[in-house]
Amino acid sequence: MPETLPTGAGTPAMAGISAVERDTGISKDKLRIWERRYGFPTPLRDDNGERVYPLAQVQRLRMIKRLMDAGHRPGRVVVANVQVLAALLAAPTPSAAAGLALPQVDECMALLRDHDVEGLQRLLSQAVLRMGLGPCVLGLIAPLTTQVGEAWLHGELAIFEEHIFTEALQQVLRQALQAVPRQALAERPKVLLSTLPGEPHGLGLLMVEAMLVLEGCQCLSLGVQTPLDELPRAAAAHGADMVALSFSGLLSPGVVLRSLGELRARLPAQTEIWAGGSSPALQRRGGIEGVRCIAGLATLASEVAIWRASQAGSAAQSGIAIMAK
Amino acid sequence: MPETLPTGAGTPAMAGISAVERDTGISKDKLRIWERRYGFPTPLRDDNGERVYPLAQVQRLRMIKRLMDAGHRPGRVVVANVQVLAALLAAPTPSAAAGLALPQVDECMALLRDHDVEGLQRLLSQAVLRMGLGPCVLGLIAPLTTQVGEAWLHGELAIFEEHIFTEALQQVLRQALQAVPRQALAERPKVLLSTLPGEPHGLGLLMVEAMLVLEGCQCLSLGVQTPLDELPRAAAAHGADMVALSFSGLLSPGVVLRSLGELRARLPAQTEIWAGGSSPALQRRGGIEGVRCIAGLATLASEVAIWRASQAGSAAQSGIAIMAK
DNA sequence: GTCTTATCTATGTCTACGACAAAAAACCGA
DNA sequence: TCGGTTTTTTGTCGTAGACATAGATAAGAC
Repeated sequence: MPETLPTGAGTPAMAGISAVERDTGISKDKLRIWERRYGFPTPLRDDNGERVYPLAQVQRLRMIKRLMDAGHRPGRVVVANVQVLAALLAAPTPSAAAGLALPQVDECMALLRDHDVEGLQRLLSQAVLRMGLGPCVLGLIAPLTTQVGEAWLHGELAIFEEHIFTEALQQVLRQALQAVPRQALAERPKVLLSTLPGEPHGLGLLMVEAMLVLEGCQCLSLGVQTPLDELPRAAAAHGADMVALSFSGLLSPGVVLRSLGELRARLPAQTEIWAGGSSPALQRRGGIEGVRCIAGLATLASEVAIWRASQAGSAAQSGIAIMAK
Repeated sequence: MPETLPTGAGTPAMAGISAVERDTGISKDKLRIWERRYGFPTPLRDDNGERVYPLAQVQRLRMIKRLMDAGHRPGRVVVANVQVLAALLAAPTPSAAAGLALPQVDECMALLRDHDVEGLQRLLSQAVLRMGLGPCVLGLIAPLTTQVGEAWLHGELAIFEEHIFTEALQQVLRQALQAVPRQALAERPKVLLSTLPGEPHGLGLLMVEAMLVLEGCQCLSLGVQTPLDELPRAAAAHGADMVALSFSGLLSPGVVLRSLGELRARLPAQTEIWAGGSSPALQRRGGIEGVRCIAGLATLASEVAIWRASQAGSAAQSGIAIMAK
């Protein structure tokens, strides 16, 4: 089971199915079934009869993966040749047209492309200080993150450049977050933040944390990919009023809905579930039973206000005296 | 293909094979082959003939996974019953005996167990300031991280508690890192930091970064799980002198060796590869061809010195005049 | 006694393809 | 234009055998 076959000198020209799965994010099952159904990929075979993928096919698979993440269907893109794929990737993203971005967004993109990490961090830090954390997250950081994601989708940005961006932004956000004065220690709601297993994207979490902390919420982030059955235990241990989850669209909608349903079943009824992010699963009409889908970062403040109002009401009902005004 | 079957009220009592894979980290293939070879697990079947695992078996599988991560072999632990597994898990870890830990380590563990996140962060921050970053990493943070890992192994710490620890420590380390004055901007070596795909543990990376920055190195962290073929590109783009990788033992030794070999083949010869961490793959006698295995955080300083000395030599050879003394 | 090498068993991954359920698209009547 | 039904698409799960590699044991050399 040779992962890759070094061709004597330089870089390996072929890759085994495991390596392809690792590099493209397409499961072995899918690679095999596409081969059977669509006639692509067409790997060679090594001495053991195992699949060996030429590098060109791996690159084509990577393009296919990107297009599928962007919403294209396998039947169309798997059979398409490289020219068609390139054309599709170059096509503008609908959301890219929307919104006249701040000039700083483009400035950050330029710095990122030039590999000027220090400059990028400095610019972001300055923006936080100048605009204030909330407006900066809403007006600069969130659009910038979206644009980075799209640039990656179009192949304009390498994965490592996206990683560098993530690191830089994380550094800036964490620093800003720490600088926010925590006024009342006991202020509600207490929010548990995380993502579900399979969702490695943590920037959304930090942005949400920033917005919530600005509203005076107590936040506790579990980081990324907390197992489903740990969330109820964590919520109980810390007396959380809600569990906030971020979804990037990497998880398939089916998994998202199932997981949220399962979590809802395991969590006590008075603990709310807030779900946000770009996953199409959240935009389902009618919403999701027992889950509050947050439309965007900007709506977080009002959602918190709504929650507080409802708590004041139910607390009064349950006999606890609270001066609502 | 129902992931889990809610039993009307409360928590689901059964889980599908996908959910078990997600919750235990044991691949579907392994679950099936263990069933055939060892007679465990023994899932029921739903209407479609698909495996449905009782919760008790999932818990037992989790114990098995922990023991296997600790080095036990499947043939022994898969057939063992719950009592035996519990006894094995309770058994002391060899490395736990070694070393008289600082009292602060136990103090931190106590805070973590009490869910006092703020206290933990405060204690860690104070330790950094009092001891200095380097000694604090070597004397407190690294041992503490090890101990947290062991406590998790023994089931004394829930996963979410480990996540909270990771977040808290990350916050402290990043803050400390930012506070280190960067003297000479152009000081060599320039180090690219990351982990390989499948290695989600990023704390080691931060500790390494701390030690290297203290030595005056330029560090650029790509975060966790950078695809293999991105590293050469990133190294070229940033003119890195070395790529430093951290391994936690989660990746199987075979994968580690293969990946390092592949990376070595793709990277120019003058770019060094430094590998560190607790993975057994790195302790192989004879070392790994073209990879420098770092024995521990404490040795990083001298390794950097060695590199600088060698560079001074080779630079002199290549005609660049450098005053070595 | 310790180190190295060979053999053997234990273990995981690969192969193939059929079956079927869930999701998405297409269609259709209101 | 909407909601519901049908059809197509697509992914996952099932089976079981083959085989390569890792780790353990045994045999040999120093």
